Amino acid sequence: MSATVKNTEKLILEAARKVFIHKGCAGARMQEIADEAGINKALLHYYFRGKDKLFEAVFLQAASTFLPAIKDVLERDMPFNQKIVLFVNTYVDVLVANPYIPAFVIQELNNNPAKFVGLLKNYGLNPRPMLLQIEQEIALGHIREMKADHFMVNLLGLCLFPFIARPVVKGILNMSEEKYQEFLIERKTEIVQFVKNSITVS
Amino acid sequence: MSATVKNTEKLILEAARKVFIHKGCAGARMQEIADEAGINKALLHYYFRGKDKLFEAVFLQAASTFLPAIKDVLERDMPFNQKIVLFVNTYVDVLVANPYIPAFVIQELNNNPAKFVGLLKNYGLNPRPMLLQIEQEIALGHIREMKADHFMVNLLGLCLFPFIARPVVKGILNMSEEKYQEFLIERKTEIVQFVKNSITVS
DNA sequence: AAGCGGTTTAACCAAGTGGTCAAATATACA
DNA sequence: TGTATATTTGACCACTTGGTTAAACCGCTT
Repeated sequence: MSATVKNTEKLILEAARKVFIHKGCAGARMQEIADEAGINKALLHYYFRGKDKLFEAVFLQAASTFLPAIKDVLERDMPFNQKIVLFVNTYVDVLVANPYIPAFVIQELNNNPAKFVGLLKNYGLNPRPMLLQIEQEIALGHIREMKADHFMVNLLGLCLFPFIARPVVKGILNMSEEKYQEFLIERKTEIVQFVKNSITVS
Repeated sequence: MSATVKNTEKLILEAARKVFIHKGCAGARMQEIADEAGINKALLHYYFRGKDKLFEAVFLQAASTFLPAIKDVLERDMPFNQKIVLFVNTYVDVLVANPYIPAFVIQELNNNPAKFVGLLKNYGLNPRPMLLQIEQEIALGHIREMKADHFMVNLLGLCLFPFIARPVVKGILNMSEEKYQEFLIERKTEIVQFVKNSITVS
């Protein structure tokens, strides 16, 4: 209200995101989204054509906030050591800044696996360059012998898991929200260390 | 029908599980569950009191198939090297045998974080013993210096991630269902190798 | 065959759902 | 100012939802 010009469309997207995240698409109610945005329900249909379209809009907006950074990292040509650092830092930073994304994606993934994978491929996201680089490094003897695809999945799992399973990990380790935030930041160096130790040839 | 005595209750649970898994609790329809089980909708209310209760029954049944094994591993007193192997093998084996669990848990996690964490703690699942063991091993100089909780999360992430994000990983790596199954089995040795390399003191 | 408990069914219901629409209001422009 | 255009609203609707209920069905004992 105050300083920001009231942009109804963005208002709706934000409200919809909030509701969709912890209710899911099926669990969310158009009325609840409208209430959250402080507007009339019919406006949702005025700006977006309906629930499905609104969900898709929210989802695409979410995707567009993290895909570019991810794509960039996967394709960037740089020394492997530095690339790992960049990879880890990018993933963790993006997710710390947008903590709602993982739950959102995983949710969509259950209901519509093919769609999301299609989106990724369609966007041009492709792990080939990095997989090749890993194999090269192995061939050159720079890093330990290992299967490239497993290494890739390891890296992803180390970065993403604490975000996906945030509530469990936080709960099990008995951490406050602030503590967990710190923990996630810490992980950047911790993961890099862990991975580097693991791949260094002895 | 044929050999098995028709046990309606189990029939319902199985049908409900199928539907709940890829529709979520909110997205699932009682009618669809009834159809899937080949029975009348009212029977669902006869055996279970309603949708919520039915979902809870399915969820608890799922939990009871993996919690015992996990709890056992966390508490088992054995040499650290062997424990890592057991840890990884247990998690991966349980999930290969029950591939529907991760999606189910993650789904429930979004809608009701506190409940699941409560269930875990209430069940007596507690990472303390293993965390302590890790710290001891470090103190004894058996493994590299590192933060125990990060190590724990690393281990979990390496094991669980490819199951949670199954469709993405499978899609991105362009694997068939059978190939991915093999990939998951492979991971048992791959993860153990990865972790051991990482923690071994140089 | 009659009676009885547990099981299964079809028909039904109230509440809530996404979606529509004409009217009201704000906004820009002449 | 007046008027056309875009935005916003309340009231409404057709339909689906989870849930209920009375009656039918089954397998049993007497």
